Amino acid sequence: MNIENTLQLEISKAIEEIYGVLPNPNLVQIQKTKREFEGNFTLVVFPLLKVSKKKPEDTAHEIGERLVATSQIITSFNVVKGFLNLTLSTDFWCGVLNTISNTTDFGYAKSGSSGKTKMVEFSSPNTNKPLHLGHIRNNLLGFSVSRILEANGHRVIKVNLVNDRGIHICKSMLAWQRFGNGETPVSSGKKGDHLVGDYYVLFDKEYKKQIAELQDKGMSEEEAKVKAPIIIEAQEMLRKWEAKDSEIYSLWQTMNQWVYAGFDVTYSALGIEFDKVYYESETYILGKSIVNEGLAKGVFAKKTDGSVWVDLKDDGLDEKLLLRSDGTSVYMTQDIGTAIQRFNEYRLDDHIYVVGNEQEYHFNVLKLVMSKLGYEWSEHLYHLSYGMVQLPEGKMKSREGTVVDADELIHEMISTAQEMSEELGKLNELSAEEASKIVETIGLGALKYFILKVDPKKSMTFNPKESIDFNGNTGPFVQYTHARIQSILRKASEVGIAIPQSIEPFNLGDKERELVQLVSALPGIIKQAGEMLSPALLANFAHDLSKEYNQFYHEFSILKEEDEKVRQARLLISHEVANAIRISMGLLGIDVPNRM
RNA sequence: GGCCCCGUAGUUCAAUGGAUAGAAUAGCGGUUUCCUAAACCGUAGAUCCAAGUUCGAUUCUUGGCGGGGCUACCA
Repeated sequence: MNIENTLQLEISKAIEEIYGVLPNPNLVQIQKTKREFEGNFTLVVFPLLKVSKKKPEDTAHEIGERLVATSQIITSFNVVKGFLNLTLSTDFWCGVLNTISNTTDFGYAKSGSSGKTKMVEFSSPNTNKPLHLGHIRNNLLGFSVSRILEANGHRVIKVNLVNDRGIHICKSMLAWQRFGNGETPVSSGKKGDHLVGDYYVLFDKEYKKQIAELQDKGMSEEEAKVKAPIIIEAQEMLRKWEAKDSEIYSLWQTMNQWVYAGFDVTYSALGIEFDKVYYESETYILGKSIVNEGLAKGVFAKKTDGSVWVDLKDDGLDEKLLLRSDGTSVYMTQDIGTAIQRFNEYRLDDHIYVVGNEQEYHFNVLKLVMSKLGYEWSEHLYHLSYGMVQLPEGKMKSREGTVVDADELIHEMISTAQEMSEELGKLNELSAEEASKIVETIGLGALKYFILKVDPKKSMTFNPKESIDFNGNTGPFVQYTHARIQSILRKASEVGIAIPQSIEPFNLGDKERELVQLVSALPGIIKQAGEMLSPALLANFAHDLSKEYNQFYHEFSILKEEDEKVRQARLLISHEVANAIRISMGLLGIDVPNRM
């Protein structure tokens, strides 16, 4: 059941009857009627003037009159300029409400019904430092998009490709060897990823110091950066690692384990999980054989020093390195290899990479290379390119310590939720366990909503000084609306009023109809969010619906309504609004409490 | 320099080419003998500039101006 489609058909039919031409469907533009006009849906008639060959107002009137005469569901219309506003019967809206109420998993496509398998790669952290706000955006987006795709009937595989090797990890390892005195997460009480991150910062400090010293001795900055003893040592360590030197290898394993334990805590706090975790140390070899394939096909070219390149100048890009002159692989080599492996192994229909927009170039190249190699699925590689999270002063930089740490932020959000709840006296009747669960839900809800309500492709600003709001267009606002409805439903059952499964047709009020109409739009929103890979649409939906419900709540009584028919309808509407809130927030990875 | 993205109230965000550009927050003024005031109501406030396409442009095109990113034998 899709109301817009039904209307589209009826309108097209009416137009054919009046003007003798069946209009192209994209000329029949239906939208929700704006608040200030009377009606439920609006037909924009301008595009139809070619067919009617009449003035906008006349066309609108003709179509409106025909619709009212022939349609079962359209009861009246009005015309404002070129806009035909249609009002649907309250019986129809009651029917919509009943259908929603009796649909299991309302809004969801049947699980697996699309027959498509989509892989979503996200998170992809480095193991040399803890997660920060940028990672939070990545994780929340990846997780939410995965859920949305599942709700659209796709099979989704969530994967994390951990960058567990490379010079940056060696930097942390080296600093730990030199300055660590055997410190461990247990001995220091620090979370493993933070411990390792601290040594990464230490390395950088020492590195900078050595550069400065060399410059004092008259060396240029460029040269000093290359010749500082500590960086040379780090590079030596990487060579040893690649040669599987046992001491280095086991240190690497130990420190990575610390980091993973730390990441697990953060992921679990965010409510995020993966179906599969890949490690670069295991995948970085992949793709090398493809290079030979590309050379044979003449897609790639070898330079005299032995390095392999692909020339993309004809495609508006540059030359890109695929294999170093010493035969070792680079980032691109690996992504080529893993893509092929994954498409083969899982028979993917789509592969979505949730990666910041700073890597747009990389993914353009990847797609082009795959296409040149003749993989027809190259069109099905998507880069969900999201904007950076910026601070008021600009970009976050780990090495300079200007990052907003993920764990700290999560902790802060929860403790703010705690303070506010106490201040408002919300937790008085609850057990400590219940209270802490609710406080956590609210704190995380505020954080997740704050991030996800913004269009992914836009960069966003986070001001640490102005803490994330709990009032207004926020997660807690939506959560509160849900809790409020649950409270009513609880009270109803306490006094023995059952929530009806369906209602008898009656004359719905404007606010009631509006709520039904909003809820009925949810399946379409889920579909659109899936197509656009945009959780923000669901956040907006949840907010609009909550706003509308709160107005309704203030204006009308529900339990105290004396007309039983009306009371039943309002209860059912409330129930379905709560349900729609729970579903839309759930797709954002946000829980909604039953009381707060 | 080249390429890509972005510019909307003081601030943070909305608006498949459609009506009088929506919210939130901050500001000002209100609402609690009544189902949760983390709520509700009122008030004031914005499309960077200039051309073009269109019945109609925040949206599309071009040119400016401003911000960010990429342009590594790093990942």
